[in-house]
Amino acid sequence: MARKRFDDSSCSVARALNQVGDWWSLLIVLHAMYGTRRFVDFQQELGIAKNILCDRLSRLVDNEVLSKVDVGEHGSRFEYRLTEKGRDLFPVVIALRQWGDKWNPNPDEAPLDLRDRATGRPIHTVKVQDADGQALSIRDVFVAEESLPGSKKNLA
Amino acid sequence: MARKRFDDSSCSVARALNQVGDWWSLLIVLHAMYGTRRFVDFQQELGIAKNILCDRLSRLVDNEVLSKVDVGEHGSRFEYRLTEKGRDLFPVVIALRQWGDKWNPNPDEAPLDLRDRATGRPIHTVKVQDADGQALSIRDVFVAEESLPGSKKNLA
DNA sequence: CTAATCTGGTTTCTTTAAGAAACCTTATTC
DNA sequence: GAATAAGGTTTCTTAAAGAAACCAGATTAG
Repeated sequence: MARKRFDDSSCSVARALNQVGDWWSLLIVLHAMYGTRRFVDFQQELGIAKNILCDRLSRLVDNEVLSKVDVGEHGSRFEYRLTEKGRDLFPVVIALRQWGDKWNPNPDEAPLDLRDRATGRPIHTVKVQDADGQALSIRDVFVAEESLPGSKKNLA
Repeated sequence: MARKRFDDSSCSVARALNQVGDWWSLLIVLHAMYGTRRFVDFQQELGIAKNILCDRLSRLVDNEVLSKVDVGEHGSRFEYRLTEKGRDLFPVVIALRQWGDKWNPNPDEAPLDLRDRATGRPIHTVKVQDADGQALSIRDVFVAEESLPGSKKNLA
C-alpha cells in the first residue's frame, strides 16, 4: 500500500484527513462521542482487530484527538477520552451522518434521531452559512485572494 | 489489508465512510469542488497514481458522487462532475477544512479565506445547531428513542 | 498524410498496511 | 491460587496502494 502521507501538505483538508481520514479513526471518534472509552469496548463495538485498534488509538492520542487516561487504582486500566480537539470534530461527524442518512438511508432502520437536550427538538441539518446565518451552497462561495491551489478563484 | 467494508452497516456514518472515507476519495471531491473535472488534472493536482485515481473515480461514479460525462466530439474525452449528492458533501468538506485550519494550521500559509459571493463577507464556522440556530455542543445533544447502537442514550 | 502527443485508461510488479490469531503481562475476581 | 479480564505485542497471511510500463483512440503539428 505505502499510503501517501500528507503531514506537510499545504491543504488543511489533506492534513486533517491525515489525522482522522481513515475508516477506523473516524469511527473510533464517533464511538467515543457515543460514550465509549475503553479498549475492549471499542474492539467489540467496531469489530476491529486489536493491533489495528491499538495503532489507531495511539495515533489519535499522538494527534491529540484522544487522551489516554490511567484510571486504574494500580495501573493497567485506561480510558481513551475525547480532547477538545476531538470534540471539535462533532460538526464533521454530524455532517457526515446527515449526508449518509440522506443519500444512503438504511432501508431497515430509521436514522438516529438526534435532539437538543434543552428543548427536545430535533437538531438542524449542518450547513455552510453566511455571516447572517443564511445557508450557502458551493456556488455561493468563493476564495478570497490567491490562496487556492492551482490559483483558481472560484469553487465548482 | 483486506479493508473491512461497511456497505451493510446499520450506521450511516460507516456507510458514508464506505463511499468517501479514504484519503483520496474525499480529496477528489474537494478538488472537484475547486472546479477540477478532468482525469489528468486530478492526477497532477493530487499526485495520485493513475490506477488508483481510476479506481477512485469509478467508485465515486458508482456511488453517484460524481458523474462521468462524455464531452468529446468523437469520444475519448470525459469530465467528472459532482452530482447533487456530491455537492451535498460541501458542509462535510468545509467542516473538515475548518477543523484542520483550527487545530493543524499551516505555519507557512494562511488558511483559505472563503467568502460569501453575495456580500464578500467570510463564511461562518460550520456548527451543529438547534431548531433556533443556537450552536450545540456534543453535550447538548441526545439520541431520541432506542436507536443507538449499544442502546446507549446519551452522547459523550 | 504521417508522426508526435494527449487522454484516459489497463497491466504488471513491489511494497506495505490490514486483519486474524496466538501469545503475554499485569491486575482483579472467585 | 487459579481463572479471568484488560490492554497490548508478535507473527503470519492477504490484499490494497503506488510506480512504471504499456496501450488504443483522438487530436494536433509539421
